[in-house]
Amino acid sequence: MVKITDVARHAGVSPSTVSYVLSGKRPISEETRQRVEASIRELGYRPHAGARALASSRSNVLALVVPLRAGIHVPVVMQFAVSVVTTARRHDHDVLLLTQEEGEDGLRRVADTALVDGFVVMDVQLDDPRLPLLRSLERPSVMIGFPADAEGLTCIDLDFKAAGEACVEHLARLGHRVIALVGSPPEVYVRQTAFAQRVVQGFTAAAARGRLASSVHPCEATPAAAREVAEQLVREQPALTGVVVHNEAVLEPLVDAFEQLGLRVPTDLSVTAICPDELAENLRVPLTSVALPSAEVGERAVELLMRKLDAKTTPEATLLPPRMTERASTAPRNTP
Amino acid sequence: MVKITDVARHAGVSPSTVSYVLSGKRPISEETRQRVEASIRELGYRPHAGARALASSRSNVLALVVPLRAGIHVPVVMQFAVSVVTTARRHDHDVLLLTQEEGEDGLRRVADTALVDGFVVMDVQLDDPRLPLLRSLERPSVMIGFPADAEGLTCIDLDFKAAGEACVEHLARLGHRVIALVGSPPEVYVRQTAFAQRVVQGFTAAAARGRLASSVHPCEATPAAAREVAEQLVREQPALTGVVVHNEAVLEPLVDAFEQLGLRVPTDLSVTAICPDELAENLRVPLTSVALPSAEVGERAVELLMRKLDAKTTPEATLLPPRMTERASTAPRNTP
DNA sequence: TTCCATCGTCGAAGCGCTTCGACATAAACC
DNA sequence: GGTTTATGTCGAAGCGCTTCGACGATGGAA
Repeated sequence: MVKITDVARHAGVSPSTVSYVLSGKRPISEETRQRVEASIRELGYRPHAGARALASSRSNVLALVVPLRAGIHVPVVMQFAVSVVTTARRHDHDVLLLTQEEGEDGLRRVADTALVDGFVVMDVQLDDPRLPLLRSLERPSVMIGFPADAEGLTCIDLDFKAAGEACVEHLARLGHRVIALVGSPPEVYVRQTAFAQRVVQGFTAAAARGRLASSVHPCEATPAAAREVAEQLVREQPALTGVVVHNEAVLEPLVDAFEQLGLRVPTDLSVTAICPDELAENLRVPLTSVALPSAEVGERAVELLMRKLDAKTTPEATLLPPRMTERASTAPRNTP
Repeated sequence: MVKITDVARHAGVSPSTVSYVLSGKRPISEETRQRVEASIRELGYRPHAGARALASSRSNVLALVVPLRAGIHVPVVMQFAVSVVTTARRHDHDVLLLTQEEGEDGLRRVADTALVDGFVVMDVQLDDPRLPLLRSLERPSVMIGFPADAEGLTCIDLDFKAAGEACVEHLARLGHRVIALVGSPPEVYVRQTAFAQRVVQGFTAAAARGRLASSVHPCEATPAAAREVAEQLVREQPALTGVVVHNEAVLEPLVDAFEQLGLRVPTDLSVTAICPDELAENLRVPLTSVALPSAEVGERAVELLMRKLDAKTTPEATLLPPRMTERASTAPRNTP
């Protein structure tokens, strides 16, 4: 293993000079820098992560806490994780993977052992049990999602309320007067995850403002459940012409069910979704949708964390504005 | 921060004694151990990961390299990752997440900086460019999947060939004489991923042995492609009564397409799949399938890696035997 | 009883890096 | 021209832990 003293000797400088070349924390003459950098390349030197962490009390590793519960759309988690890793690398950090399962002990452990410098926590619940711990930890963290009390925490997420509103407003603009929201599985609401409720809030508020008739229907993540909801809607709300779907797993089966029940999309029924663009694009009927920007959220989350690590000022709350893309699933209300 | 000297003072012993209590590398009297452990608990001591890594040249972190390409079923990757993390924790290790994107440089970096002790590499290709590097690295690694030349590497995977055979044999046993394999997207074959080809090999070999008429059909991971394949099969192979599907994304659409084309499953057509149990169970028609045991593979992979880290002997190749579960999608051939 | 092995503990030497203060030297000021 | 100030580099002191050799105490073998 080649170490800093080897580089120093090879370049004819002291180890501290090599260190300063690497960190840029003190001015180094152009000439010396060149020489040191050449030696580093030539010897293939890589600073020992442990030694660096010990001396600098910075590990350059951050923890990503991923959820692993039912009712969470896995590809979104994965996309998110990838974007966190990619962004972290741009900032010269690596990512340690923690599962929800490890819980608070896991967080405390990696914090106390100085294994990580900070946390990115996904799937934060309204009343998340980890919040007091995260507040008390000496290491910074960024949450994806908003708990009930975000005081003193840095949170970021899509503005789900605005997303719900955007969908309703889009439908209203097209002339639809009776609309429904097909939501996430009931357990998502029970578990007090904020984002699902925010969509409902936005949906309901915008419908009220626009004087639209509206109803909300949680839906299990199975084709059968989708079919059932579709049947119920057709049966109970014959005047329905607009639907907002906030449930990745049932997009396709729901549209299929409606069509099999005689409602053509978008001729008879306009459908908008809140889901990853990738999903909306690749359905049989490409859906008009508000994007779930997992990659962007991941990137921004890491950047917020980096700011905190650099002791720069950081906004406590970041709500990403919804971005809606019109596709083939919405059309003006068909008034025969 | 409480350190080992604090614990030592508190317990009235030397730091080295505390260290030996923690590591068990030297005998310590029961009495002393008790006292030290009490002090550790009382002070809430946690050894500093960096210091430990520096002194012991073991970071107790292993790297998990995940794929992020098209044609890979994301939930499987995720399940796998979770099982790797969980198993690693049981062995007192943490997991660093690397993406394929970082490539060989990433591997070399975390190895050279001593950030990780070893690697678990997913999605190994037949002629994977990372193999020479992994062979030359001083840190052990375990691959998920089998490259063309596995000499000197530790590999583990489901025995896909046997899985293909098992599906064919199951269909043959039920009296089916004309069968087809609906495979992974073409890019999976082009990219020389071994597992997809192994399924084809097993399928073809077993069909030949059993004197079944058989054909193979790669299929894109979209409902439209599934429908196309179904139509083609119905058109070109009217005698077809058995299908093996090795493509998670098209299971449901494929079965739907067959039924819409007038083939009832399992009455007219028996379908078996190679996919995660969870998927097979939750379809409209639960599928008879060979399980893709991601959790088990992950667990075994980590355990292999741990053995290598402990310099214990390790098998080079581990092929998990296929496990088939009969569900509602297969039945004896209907001979009118 | 003597000798040797084992047990249990300690002290000290590092592991490879960062960082602080010190010290030249060169540039800038009145 | 002398005093500051900035620039560029060095040496040494740790960061918190593990590990090695040493050493007294104990116990069994001879």
